[in-house]
Amino acid sequence: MSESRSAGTVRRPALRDVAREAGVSEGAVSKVIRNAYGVSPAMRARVEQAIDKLGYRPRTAARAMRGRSFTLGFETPHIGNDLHTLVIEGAAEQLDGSPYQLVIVPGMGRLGAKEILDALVDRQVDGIIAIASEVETEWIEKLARHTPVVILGRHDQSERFDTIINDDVAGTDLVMDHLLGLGHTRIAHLTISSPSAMTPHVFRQTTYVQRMEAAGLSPVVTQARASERGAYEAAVGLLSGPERPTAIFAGHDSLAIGVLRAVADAGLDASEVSVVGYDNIELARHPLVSLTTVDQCGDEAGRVAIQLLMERIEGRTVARHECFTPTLCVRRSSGPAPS
Amino acid sequence: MSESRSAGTVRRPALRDVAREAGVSEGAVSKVIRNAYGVSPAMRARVEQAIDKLGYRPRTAARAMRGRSFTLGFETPHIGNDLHTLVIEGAAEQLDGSPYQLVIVPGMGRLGAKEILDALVDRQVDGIIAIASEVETEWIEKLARHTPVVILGRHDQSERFDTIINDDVAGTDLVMDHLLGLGHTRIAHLTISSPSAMTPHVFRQTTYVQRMEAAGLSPVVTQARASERGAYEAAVGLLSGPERPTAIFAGHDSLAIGVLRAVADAGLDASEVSVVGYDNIELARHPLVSLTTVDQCGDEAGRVAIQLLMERIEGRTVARHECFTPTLCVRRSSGPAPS
DNA sequence: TTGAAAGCGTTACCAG
DNA sequence: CTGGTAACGCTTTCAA
Repeated sequence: MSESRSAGTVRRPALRDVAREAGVSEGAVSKVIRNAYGVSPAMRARVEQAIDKLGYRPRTAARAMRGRSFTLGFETPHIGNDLHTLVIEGAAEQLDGSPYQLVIVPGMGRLGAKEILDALVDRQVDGIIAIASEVETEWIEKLARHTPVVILGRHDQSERFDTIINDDVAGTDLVMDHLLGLGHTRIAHLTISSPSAMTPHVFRQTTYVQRMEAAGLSPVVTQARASERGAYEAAVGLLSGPERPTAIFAGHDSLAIGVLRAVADAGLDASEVSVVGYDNIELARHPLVSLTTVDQCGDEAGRVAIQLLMERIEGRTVARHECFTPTLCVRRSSGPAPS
Repeated sequence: MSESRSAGTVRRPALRDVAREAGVSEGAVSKVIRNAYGVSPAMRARVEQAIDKLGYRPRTAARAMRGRSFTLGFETPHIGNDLHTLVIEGAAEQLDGSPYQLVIVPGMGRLGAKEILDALVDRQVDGIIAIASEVETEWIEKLARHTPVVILGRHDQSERFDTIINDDVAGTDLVMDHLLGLGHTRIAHLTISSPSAMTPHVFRQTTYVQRMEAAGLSPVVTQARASERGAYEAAVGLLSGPERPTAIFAGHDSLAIGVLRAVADAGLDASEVSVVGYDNIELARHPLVSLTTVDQCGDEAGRVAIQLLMERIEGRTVARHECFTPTLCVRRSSGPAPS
C-alpha cells in the first residue's frame, strides 16, 4: 500500500510511525503518551512496545502548537550569580520527575531582560521565573496575561503575577543589630549605583539609614558599580578617608568581596574594619573569606517558584506573593569595634 | 465575511493576522520576516508596518516544525561551574545580534547528560554544545546524526561530531615546570575519583606521573570526591602523613580551593605547601585566595563552539577538532620549596 | 474503547 | 513579484 521508504530511518520517528507499528490510530498513541483516559490495557501495551522499539519521543514544538511546551523558562541577567544558581537548584529539585523542563536563557550582559523574556515567549514556555528588576511593572503584567510569571526580588505586588521576595527589612535589621551590638558607630553602607525602585537594594539602604538615625548615628551611603571591582574602588575611597568607618555593610556579597580585598590591600583586617554582605554566596563560607552575611535560602525560593507556576498552569488566577525571612550567618569578617 | 472576534485580542497575533492587516498573502509576510528574496520595497514597508502595529513575533514552535528552531542548546551537569560560565559568556558574545538563542538545560545533579541532551533534542534545537563526559561516544555519534554537536573537553576525536579541547598535556607541563623549577620534589597530585577515559583529568594525571618519573621522583596520586569538601578531606590526609608533600597539584580549581582550606586549617601557608589548580576560576584571582592555576580561556572556547555549530548548520559535514593552548597564572599560592 | 479529521503557525513550493 | 496550498507532528473534538 504505502510506498516503502528504503532510504533507512534517517527521520526521527513520529507519532504516526508508532501508530503504524502498533497497528492503531494516532489518537490512541497520543492518549497513551499522555496517560489520558480511554485506552485498554492491551492497546497500551502494544503502543508502549512500539514506542520502545522505535525509540519514539514526542516533539515539543508540535505539542507547543497544541497548547503546552512542557518547558519553563528562567530569566537571569547573568548566570554565574550564586544566588540564582541556588534558586535554579531548588527549582530543579522541585521539577524532578515531572515532564516539565527548565531552560535558562542567559543574558550575560548582552541581552536585556525584555529580550530574554521575549525569547522565552517566542518559545512558548508554559511559565516564566524572572528577575527582571529593570522592567516596568506594566510590561510584566502584559506578559503575564498569556504566560504565568513569577518574579523574584521585586517588592511591588501586582495583581497579575506572583512574586517571591525576601524580607530585606528584616535582613538589614539583623545586620544592623549585629554591628551595633558589636559596638560599631561608624558604619558605612555600600550599594549599587541607581538601583531601580522596589528592588531589594533600595529596601536595604532605606532600612540602613533608618536604623542609623534611630541609633543617633550618621548614615554614610556610597554607591559603586555593581561589581567586585567597583566595590573595591569605592571601598578604597572609604578606607582612605579621614573618618574611616569601622564597619562596612555591603548591599550584596559580591560587593562585600571587593570590600574585603580593599581592606586586605590597605593592610587592615577584621579587627579594624568589619565587613558584612548579603546573599550568603558559596564563596562567603570559604574559610579564606569567611564573610558575615545574610542568607536568603534561594533554593527554597526556587522550589516555591515552581510550585507557584504549576498552580498557575493548573488554573489559579489570583496572585500570590511569598515572603521569606532571612537569617544572619556570622563569620570572621565581622568583630567588635576597635576601641 | 469573517466573523468579527469581539472578545478582544487575547490571542497573540499570528502571521495570518499580519497578512490580513497588511492586505497581502502569508507567504509574503514570511518572506519579509526571513529577509527572503522576492519582495518589493512597497510590500516590505506595508508588512513591516503591520508587524509593528500588531507587535507580531514569529513562534519558534511553528518554525521548528518547518526546520529550524533558531535555538542552540547547552548541556552542563551543573551551572555554577565557573569554567562553563565563561564558555557561555563567549558563546553569548559570538551569538550577539544573530537570530539564534542559546538555552541552557541545567542538570543540577538530578538530570544526567543523556536526559538533558534528550530534552534538547525534543525541543529540536539546531545545535548542541555539551560536556557529556560520561556519555559513550556511540551515543553522541547517534545524536550527531541529526543535530550538530560540539563536545567540550573530550579527547577522543570522532568523525561525527566536533570537539574543542584544551591541551592538557601542555597545561600540566606548565604546572610541573613551575613546581620543579621552584625546587619541589615531594609533589602530590589530587584528582577526582574514577574520571572517565579521554577526559581532561586522565590526561593531567598521566602527564603528572610521566613528568615525576622523568625527574626521578615518586608520583603520589590521591583521589577525592569531586567537590571542594572531598578535596579538603583528602588534603587533610595528605598533610598529616609522614612524608608531607611540599606541593599539591590539584586536578581543578575547586579541588585546589579545598586543599587551600586544609593547608590553612593545618596552620600552614604557601611557604610550606605550594598549591596549584587548573581552570583559573574567578575565585582563583581573588587576593584572599590568589591561586596559581592554568587558564583555559573558556570564553574563546565558547566563541569557537558557536562558530563550529554555525558551520555545521550551514552545511559542513566533516568533523573539526580544535585544541587550545593554556597558560599558567602564577599567584601567591605557590612558592619555592622549603629548604 | 477506538478511529478519523480538523487545526495549531510557519515555510516552501508552484502557478500566475 | 505575488498569492495559494500542502506539509510539519501533535492534540482534541466528534462519530462510530
